[in-house]
Amino acid sequence: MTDDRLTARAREIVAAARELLEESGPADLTMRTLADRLGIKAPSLYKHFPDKHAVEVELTAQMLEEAAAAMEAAESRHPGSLEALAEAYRAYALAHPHLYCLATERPLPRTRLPDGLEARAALPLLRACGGDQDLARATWAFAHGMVVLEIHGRFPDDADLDAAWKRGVRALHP
Amino acid sequence: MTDDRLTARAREIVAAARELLEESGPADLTMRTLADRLGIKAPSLYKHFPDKHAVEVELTAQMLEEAAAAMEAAESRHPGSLEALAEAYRAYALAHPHLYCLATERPLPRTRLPDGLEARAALPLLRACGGDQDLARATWAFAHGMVVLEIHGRFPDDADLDAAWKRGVRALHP
DNA sequence: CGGTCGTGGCTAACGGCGTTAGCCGAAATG
DNA sequence: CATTTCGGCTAACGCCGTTAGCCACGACCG
Repeated sequence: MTDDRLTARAREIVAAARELLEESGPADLTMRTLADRLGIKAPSLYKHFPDKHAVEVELTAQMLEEAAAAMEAAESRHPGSLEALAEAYRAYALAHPHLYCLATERPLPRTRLPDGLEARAALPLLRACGGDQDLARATWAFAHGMVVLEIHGRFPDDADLDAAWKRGVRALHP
Repeated sequence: MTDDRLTARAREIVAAARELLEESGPADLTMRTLADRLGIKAPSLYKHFPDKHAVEVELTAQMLEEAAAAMEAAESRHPGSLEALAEAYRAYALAHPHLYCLATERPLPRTRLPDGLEARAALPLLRACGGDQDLARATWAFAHGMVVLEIHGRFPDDADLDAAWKRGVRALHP
């Protein structure tokens, strides 16, 4: 069951888009460079996607799905450990910084995402917070903030981010 | 002393850019619309700034300066209160969402910012954290995460964000 | 077996973007 | 009065996303 929401060709296009994004960043993900990588011309892409944004939505869905899987894996290795979840979240985001930002720095295209994906991604953290939604949201905000501030070079160069992560996790989950 | 880093005309341009950004968002902040608003043609802007990014850097500096002022005001009204700082941070960011994102969602152009501005913006929070840098950074990440997730509509529509803020502040500053 | 039609390429082109080159009038400066 | 500097201008370049319209091929049906 290989994502029947998309044709095989559409999946190839998304895969190429992802390579381009992760290798070279969002500025180099253009319809022309994407087509080049596939050996076709830019207008042909519109036979498979209505516009560029639709391709980005698929990348967003991939990121959400993989992040959810990473969190679930961390949870099953260390049940109930918020520290393990935080580590997994940080590791995934920093391993795919461009993808993480693309998926994160714009409104969530909820109606175009697979059903239940958003909820699935949020579940492990909610469980680790004992069902406390407010705490889960605060913790998510902390983790997201740490990741994007780090990706964008917002912390001082000599900042000890491991220590800040530990301090935040400790405060949020005593 | 009205910012001698810029000529009077350059300041007018930045002011127009800010209006445009706050009214219509980043997509409508183009060199052509900016020139239009000033009654000139786009190429004339390059007599005052080397490129568009330089204008954005000035907007970033404005945002940093105003956010620092807002935090300092909150601190002087409620010395030592992390809750008051958090409230001020949130209120400022949500009052200027486009400006906040523009200034925040890219690397900090440190060398082109006024000396000491970055440190000044960080100081009130650091003081409220009793000098604990790790806690201050974790708290900043929490606040930034809450703000950008809210701006980008990432939380469920029915999420109680006031409660999540309170819960986070309480956990980080018991 | 032959016609029809959908699929997935193509070229040409449009309008908008940031930006550059080069011109020019007016104001300030010697 | 001469000269330089300042701040406008037009024209144009090479990108961008996107559209229109054409065509080759393979599948499918009578």
